[in-house]
Amino acid sequence: MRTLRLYNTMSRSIEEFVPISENAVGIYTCGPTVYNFAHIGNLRTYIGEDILVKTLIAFGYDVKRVMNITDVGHLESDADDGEDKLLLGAKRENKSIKEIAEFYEDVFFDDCEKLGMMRPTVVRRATDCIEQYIDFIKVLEKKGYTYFSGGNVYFDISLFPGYTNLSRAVLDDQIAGSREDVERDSNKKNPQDFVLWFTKSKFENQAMKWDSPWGVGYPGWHLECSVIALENLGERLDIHCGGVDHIAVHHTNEIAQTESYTGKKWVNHWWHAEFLQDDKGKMSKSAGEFVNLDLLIKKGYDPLAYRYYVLGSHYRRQLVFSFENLDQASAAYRKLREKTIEIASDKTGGASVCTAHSGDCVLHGDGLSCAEAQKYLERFYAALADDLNTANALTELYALIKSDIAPQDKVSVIAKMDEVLSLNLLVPFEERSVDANFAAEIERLISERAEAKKAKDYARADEIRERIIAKGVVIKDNKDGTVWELKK
RNA sequence: GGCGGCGUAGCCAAGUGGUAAGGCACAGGUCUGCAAAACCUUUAUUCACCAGUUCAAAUCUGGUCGCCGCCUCCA
Repeated sequence: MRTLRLYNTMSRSIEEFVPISENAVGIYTCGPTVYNFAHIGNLRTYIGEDILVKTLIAFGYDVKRVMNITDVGHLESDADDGEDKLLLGAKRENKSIKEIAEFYEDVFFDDCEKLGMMRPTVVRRATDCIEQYIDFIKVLEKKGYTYFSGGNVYFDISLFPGYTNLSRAVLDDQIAGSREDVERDSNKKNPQDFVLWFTKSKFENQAMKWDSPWGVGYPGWHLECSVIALENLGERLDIHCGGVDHIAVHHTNEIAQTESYTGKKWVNHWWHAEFLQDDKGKMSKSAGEFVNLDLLIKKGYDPLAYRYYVLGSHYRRQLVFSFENLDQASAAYRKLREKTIEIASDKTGGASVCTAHSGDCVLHGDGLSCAEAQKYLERFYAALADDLNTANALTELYALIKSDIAPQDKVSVIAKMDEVLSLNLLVPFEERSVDANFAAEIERLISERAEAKKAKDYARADEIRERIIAKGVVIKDNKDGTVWELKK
């Protein structure tokens, strides 16, 4: 079992990760709100979480990851007074809320799959757990943490010591400097108190409502994560993941209500991913225009090129997205994968054992015959063990590729690395189907060009080459002749 | 107003006390009739700026400037 060193937002420092029980790891990750496409910034966070999970698996842990799907109750717009996002989505597209939620949930997991992500062990929809929320609130009510005001059930944060432990916020200063356009809820005892159950809200067109001991209404949105985590992972949690935006409010409130409920410490490790920026600042859905995976695909990008782009930097650093940067990453990814595929198909270097390091090269761990190759894998894992430093992990991959290790050992190591990277490094690029007539035409032009070259009629040869290139074909003159393929 | 992060070559980016990884792009070379592709080589006396600590600083301390996030639904 290898040891992972991981940044913990609670302590603001890198800590050695120690699971609560032996080698089983429970991870909770805040899932998407399914009212629209996930933009690529959302997806960045999930790619980071995917690396976390796969690193733990590679290190020998048994990981159970739980994710919620928010299909109710989030407000639209910056001003906290808009409509339910799902309702808005439904109106926009003339669909029922259920249809909208299911559609975008499917799209979300489809995106995740295209980006090489592993599906969480458990996925729960928020609306499937209403009974559990009500039971949860009842317990908090019984313990005296709640109050009823203006038709809503609130959690009283003044009764929970350490409310600001995660955010390290200074509450008095927040009040003094809070923005003027943020509407105050006069029902609250403390400005940070949050709603557990709504029967009345600023807008009356909340579409989904359920009966409860406090009246017909709907749950506060922090509940789902606490309840779903408790239900599936027990009262103590190894790692809780999410975006940095959740530190100050959502996760802070989750801690307050969950620990009040259980009476014990809940999460050992808080993991937060930084935001993807564009040149104007944070990418956001509410701003209207946003880049989603579908758009990238339509523009001809390989989703895995985006994954490579994300892996090139650290999950705790803001990353600025631009198409120029993505082009760069795309070129790098393509070159990398072409190289690894070539190594995998290398017949010429295919000695059955490594000949480069004969003294050391007996069978080692992971089925490798080369001790040198093993070292590259160890350094790769060491980079990941250092707070998931994927950029340095990629550097080890490049170092391995450039080394003099025999191809079959390189391939073994690349395969192990790709179990975490998930860049399809050993999967050949999909051949685009070529029309037989088109292929015959290209072949004919190539042989015509060969003849022209043979006759030293270079003007004609170059003219034919131009015609071939104009058809979107790339030709490569090798010593065995000319090969061609469609331009990628 | 409070809390937090960042500023390293043309671009992306690693590096948190020991003398600047890696990738992309560019340039030169090999190959080629010329190219393309591929391969090889080169590319930061310097880490926003100014002081300070130290034998030694991109890394620590103080200050200045600039950019970004959170405090409000959000990954």
